[in-house]
Amino acid sequence: MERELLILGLLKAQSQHGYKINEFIEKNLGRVSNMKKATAYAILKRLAKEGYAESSPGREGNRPARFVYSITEKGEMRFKQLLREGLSSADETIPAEEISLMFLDHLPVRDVLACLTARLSKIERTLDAYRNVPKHGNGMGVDLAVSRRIRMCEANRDWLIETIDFLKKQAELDSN
Amino acid sequence: MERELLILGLLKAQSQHGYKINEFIEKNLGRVSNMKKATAYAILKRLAKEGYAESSPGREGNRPARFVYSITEKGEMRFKQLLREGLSSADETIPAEEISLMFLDHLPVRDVLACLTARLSKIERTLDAYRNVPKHGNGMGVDLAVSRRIRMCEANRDWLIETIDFLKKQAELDSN
DNA sequence: TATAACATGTAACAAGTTACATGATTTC
DNA sequence: GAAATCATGTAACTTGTTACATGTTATA
Repeated sequence: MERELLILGLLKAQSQHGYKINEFIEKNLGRVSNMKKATAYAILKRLAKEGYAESSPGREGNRPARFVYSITEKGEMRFKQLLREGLSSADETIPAEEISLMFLDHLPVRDVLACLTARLSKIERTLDAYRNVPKHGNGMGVDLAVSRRIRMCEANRDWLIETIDFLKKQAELDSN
Repeated sequence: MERELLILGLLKAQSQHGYKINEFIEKNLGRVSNMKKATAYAILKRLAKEGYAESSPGREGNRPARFVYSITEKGEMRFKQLLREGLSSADETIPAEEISLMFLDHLPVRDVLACLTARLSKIERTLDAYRNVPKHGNGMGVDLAVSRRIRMCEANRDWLIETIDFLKKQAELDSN
């Protein structure tokens, strides 16, 4: 449902057609959502069908222009409901990476260390990317979201560094 | 693919039939995987079809007993490959909760605080549950996974506490 | 003999992705 | 007039869930 929330939120800010929404997501929310174009179009259609949005064959400048969607009263309600649910929820699903951790004994320590080091550099890169996201300003929501993302990445990184260290020591002990 | 890794890992530890695997997941991995029974059966079948496991209509004690699956040579390879991939990967997908954060300006601060407080108590409960997971001992993999889970939960919680605080102060300023 | 536990599945659905189809308008 | 960009979709596929169907053996 978070894709629906995202699109409703974008419509709330401004009536738009699918292409613009996709463009915005791709250019500005690339690291927030990986929603695909076809998905956005499908959701817009569904929102219209369920009365959360209205589509009108509108005109935009002198471009061809197709279906411009606007959020409805009912859609605003839906938006707030989804928002409340999202803010209250604490995702309990375990990330895929954790499953592999459970089995790490089945690989030679040397290999494990190589893998985890690769993981570490990916995290550092991601972290850098988040740190370079410019302050958003208009409303603190986006900035808060980014600050959370950074915090989680840091925790991820710190744990990894400690674990790599631990495994290295373990390996040294084993070789004696 | 992490469900496949999980099942291969369980088969590697011991040849089993689907029911047992499902039982084990439900009883011991409830907070690690929410894989459903039908899914496990389907994956077992697929593993057999692709040569990663062999099924034999085996007997277990004096129970009816159906298809006992064993991991094959090829399956061991697959397992290690998936494991390496999993250990090297750093999941970049943004959790649903983050999306809602982006739009938090659209709700009265009072409501936001109520929602986030609800979220906080859910996290505290989850954290407690993880802390009460007994040390596993046999191989450090599981323990490491749990320690990571705890660390991530703590980061999540700490950020939330700070943010709730920040929003409260914000609300006070606004009301002056 | 009813019911709980054992054991395996199928059919329908849901959400999303991929790859492709289509066509109009700008711009070179 | 070719290519880039604007604009919207469809069809097939993937992964997983839900709800149901089926049958056996142990147990109360």
